[in-house]
Amino acid sequence: MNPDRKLRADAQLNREQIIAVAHALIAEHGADVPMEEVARRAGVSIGTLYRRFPNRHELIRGVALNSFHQVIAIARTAEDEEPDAWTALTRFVREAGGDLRLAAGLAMRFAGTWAALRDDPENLRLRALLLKILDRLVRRAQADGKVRNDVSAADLSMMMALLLRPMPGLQPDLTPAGAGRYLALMLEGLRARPATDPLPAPEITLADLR
Amino acid sequence: MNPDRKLRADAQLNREQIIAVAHALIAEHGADVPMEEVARRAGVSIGTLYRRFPNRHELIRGVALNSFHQVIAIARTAEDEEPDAWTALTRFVREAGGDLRLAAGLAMRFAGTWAALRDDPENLRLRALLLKILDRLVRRAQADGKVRNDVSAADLSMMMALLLRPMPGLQPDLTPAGAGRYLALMLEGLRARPATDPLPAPEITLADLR
Amino acid sequence: MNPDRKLRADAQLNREQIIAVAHALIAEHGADVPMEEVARRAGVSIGTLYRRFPNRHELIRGVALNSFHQVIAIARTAEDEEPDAWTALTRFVREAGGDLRLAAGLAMRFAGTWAALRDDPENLRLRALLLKILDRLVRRAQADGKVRNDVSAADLSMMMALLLRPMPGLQPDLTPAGAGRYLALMLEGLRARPATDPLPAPEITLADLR
Amino acid sequence: MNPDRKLRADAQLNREQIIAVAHALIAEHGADVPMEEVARRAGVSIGTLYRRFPNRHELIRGVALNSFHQVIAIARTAEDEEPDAWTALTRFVREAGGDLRLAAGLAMRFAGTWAALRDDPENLRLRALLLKILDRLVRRAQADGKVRNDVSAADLSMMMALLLRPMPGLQPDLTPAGAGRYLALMLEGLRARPATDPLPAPEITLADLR
DNA sequence: CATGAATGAGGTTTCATTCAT
DNA sequence: CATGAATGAAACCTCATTCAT
Repeated sequence: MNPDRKLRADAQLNREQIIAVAHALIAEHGADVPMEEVARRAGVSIGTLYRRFPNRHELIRGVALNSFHQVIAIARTAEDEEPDAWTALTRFVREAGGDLRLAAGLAMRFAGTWAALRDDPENLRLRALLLKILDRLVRRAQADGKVRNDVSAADLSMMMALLLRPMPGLQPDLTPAGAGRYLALMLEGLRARPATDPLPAPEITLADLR
Repeated sequence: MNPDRKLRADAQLNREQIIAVAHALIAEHGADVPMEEVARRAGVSIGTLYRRFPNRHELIRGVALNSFHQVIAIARTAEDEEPDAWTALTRFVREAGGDLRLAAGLAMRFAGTWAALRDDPENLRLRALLLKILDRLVRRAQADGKVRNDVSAADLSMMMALLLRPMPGLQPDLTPAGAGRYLALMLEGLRARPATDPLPAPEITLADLR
Repeated sequence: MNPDRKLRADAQLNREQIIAVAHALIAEHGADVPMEEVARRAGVSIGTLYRRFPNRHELIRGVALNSFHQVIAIARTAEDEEPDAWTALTRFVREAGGDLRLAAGLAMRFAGTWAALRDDPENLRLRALLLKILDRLVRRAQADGKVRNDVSAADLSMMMALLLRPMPGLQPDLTPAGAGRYLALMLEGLRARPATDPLPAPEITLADLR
Repeated sequence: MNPDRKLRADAQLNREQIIAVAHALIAEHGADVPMEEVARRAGVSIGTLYRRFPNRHELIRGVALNSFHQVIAIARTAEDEEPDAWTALTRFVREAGGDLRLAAGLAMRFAGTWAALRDDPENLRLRALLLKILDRLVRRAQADGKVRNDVSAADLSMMMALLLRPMPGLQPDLTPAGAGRYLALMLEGLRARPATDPLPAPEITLADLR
C-alpha cells in the first residue's frame, strides 16, 4: 500500500544493482539501451527489472534521481569543508566529474533531456537544490574576484553537462581522464582576468534552465 | 557502374535534400532517426532513399563527409585570410560552430562515434586533413604566446565536438547562442596565462584520436 | 491431504471473498482478468490466491461451480413451490437472471466455454442436474399448452446464457434492467400460440449441449 | 498524402483478406486474438498487417466498419424490396444474422463494446444510419399491428447483438443454425398479441444506445 | 500459512531493408 | 528510376506461475 515501504533485503540489492548497471550502460550507449541488456547485466530477469521499474521512463528516472542525490552530496560537502569558494567550486567539479564517473553529467543531462523528466516534481526539486548551492558558490567566488562576473551557475552546470559525455574517438577508458582535463580547462575559462573580451551570446541564467 | 558517375540533375537534388534533412534530424534527435522519417521529410519515398544510400551507415557517412568538407573549407579560409594564428583560430571556432549550425560538431563527432566510420578511409583522410590545419594554427599561436603550451589541436577539436550539441533543458532556439557562448569560454580557457595550474590529466594528442 | 478437509475459518472467508470478486470481475471484463487484479480486489496477496486456486483454470472452475449451485437451488425452489409449470419457469428465469446478477449466465456459459471445463465431471454432473429440472418444467408446460412444442430446455438455457451478458453500448448499471426486459421478451417468444411459423433451424436438444 | 488514396491492387487484396480473417477469428475467439495469428492465417507477415492497421484498435475498427457497411446494405435492400414492414424486418434479421455469419452481431457489438470505438465518428455515423432504417421499419410494423408497441429498434438491435455470439457448448458449426433459430424466437417475442403482460424493465430507446 | 519477489514465455509494436509494380 | 508494399528480426511490456522469506 505504502509506496515507499521498505523492500525486502534481496529486492533492495537487486534494485541497486539495476540502477548501477543502467547508469553505466546509459552513460556509454545512451538512453535507449535495450531493457533486456540492462536486466542481463544486472543478473536479473526481464520480469524483475519491470517489476522494479514499470517502464523505461521510471528506470531512467531512478538513475537520474540517484545520480542527483550523489552530486548534491558532493556539492554540500565541498561547500561545508572548503572555506574558500573557488576552492570549493574546483573541488566540486573535480569530484563530481571524476569520482562518480558521469554522475553529474547524467544527472544534469537527463534532468532536461528526457522531456517527461522535466516536469517530474522530485527532479525539479533536486535540480533547484543543486543550483542553489552552486549559485551561492559562484557568487561568493565572484565577490572574491576569482570568477568572471558575466557567468552564472547555469553556465557552469550546462558546460559540465556537455563536457561529461562519452568522448567520440577516444578509448572509453580514457574518457574519465579526458573529462577531468576538459573540466579543468573550463574552469580556467571561467576565471576572472584583468582584461577579457566580453562574452558574445546572451547571458544564460538560472531562469533559462527550463 | 562507375560509383562516381555524375547523377542526373534531379537525382543530385534528391541526394542533397536527403543529406540536408538527415543532418538536421540527426543533430536534433540523434543518429537513430527512422529512415522513413528522413525520407518523408526529404520529400522522397523510402525506396529512393535506399537507392541513394544503400543503408543507414552510408547515409551517416554521407552526412559526416559532407560536414567535414564544409568545416575544412572554413578552416582553410581562416588560415589563408588571417595572418594571425590566434585570430584564425577564433574565427574558425566561431564560423564552424555558428554559421554551419552543428556541422562541425557532427562531423567530428560522427567521425569517431560510429564505429564503422572510424575505419572509413575517406573519413580518416578528411580528419587528418582538418587536424593538420588546426595543428598548424595551434602551434603557431603557441609560438606567439597566445595559447597555453600544454594543449593540442586534439583538445580543441574534442571540446568543440562536446560543446556543439543540443543543450539539455534549453529552448532549442537558444542552442546556437549558447554554443557561441560556451565556445568563447572554451577559447578563454585555452589562452596562455602568466601563471596557471598545470592540467591534471594526460595530454591528449593527435595520436590518441583513434 | 484430504482435499475436502475443512478450511480454517479465515481461510474459508478468503476463499469466498476471492470467488465473489472473481465472479464480479469475470462478469464485467471477461474471463481473462489478471490474477493480480483478482487478488488485489479480494484483499489478499497473489500468493494466497494461488494457494487457494493453483491456477486460473481452478479459479474459474470454482466460480462456475459456485454459480451452478446457486442456480440449481433457484430451480429447485421454483419447481417445489410453484404448482404451475409455466409460473415456475418464469419465476426461475426472473430470479436466476435478476437476483443473482449474471450467475446463471456465467454458470451456463463457462460450463461450455472454457474447453477444459467441458470435461470436468462435477461440472457435467451439475449441468445435467439443472437441465433435468428445466426439462421437466418445459415438458410439463408444453403439456399444459403454455410452451410451444418445438423448443426444449436446451433452447431455454442457451438463450439465457446469451442474453445474460454485459450489454454493449448500455451504461453498465442499466444492464440488469435490460436483462430482465429481454428475458421477458424471450419468454413471450417461447409461448405456445394458436398459429405460428415453424422454427427454421434444426431443433437443439439436450444432447447437442456438448 | 491523401489517406484514402487507392491502394495498389495486391495491397487491396491483402487488406480484404486480413479483414476477412480477422472477422472470423474475432467472432470465434474474441477481440484478443494474437495479431500474429491473424497475420499467419491471412497469409501475410506480421509487418504487413501492421502496415495496413497500425495497431489492434485500427484492425478492429476496420472489421467493425466493414461489417456495418454490409449490414446497412442488407437493411436498405430489405426496406426497398419488401412493401410490408414486418416482412422487411424478418428478412433483415434472417439475412443479417445468417448469410453474413456474425456480421451484424459483430458490427453492433463492437460499435459499443470497444470503448474507443464508441467515439469514432465514422462508427457513430453508421450506427445512426442503421438505427434510423430499423426505426422506420419498426414503427411501420407497429402501425400495421404486427409488432408490440412497447419495443423499439434499440431493443431489436440489442437482442441481435446478444444473440449473435458464439454459442457456448455448441459445436461451432452449429452456431449459425442456432443463431437463426434464436433470432426467429426473438421475432416471435416481439410480435403484437391480443393480450400480453407488460414488459418489466424501463423501455430502452435509441437514446440509451450510448 | 501469508507475502510479495523472481522468472520467463508470449504478445505487441517498430523499423531497417528488400523487392514487386 | 521512383514508389510504396512486404518481410522479419528485435525491442517493449504483461502476466501466469513458482518460490524464497
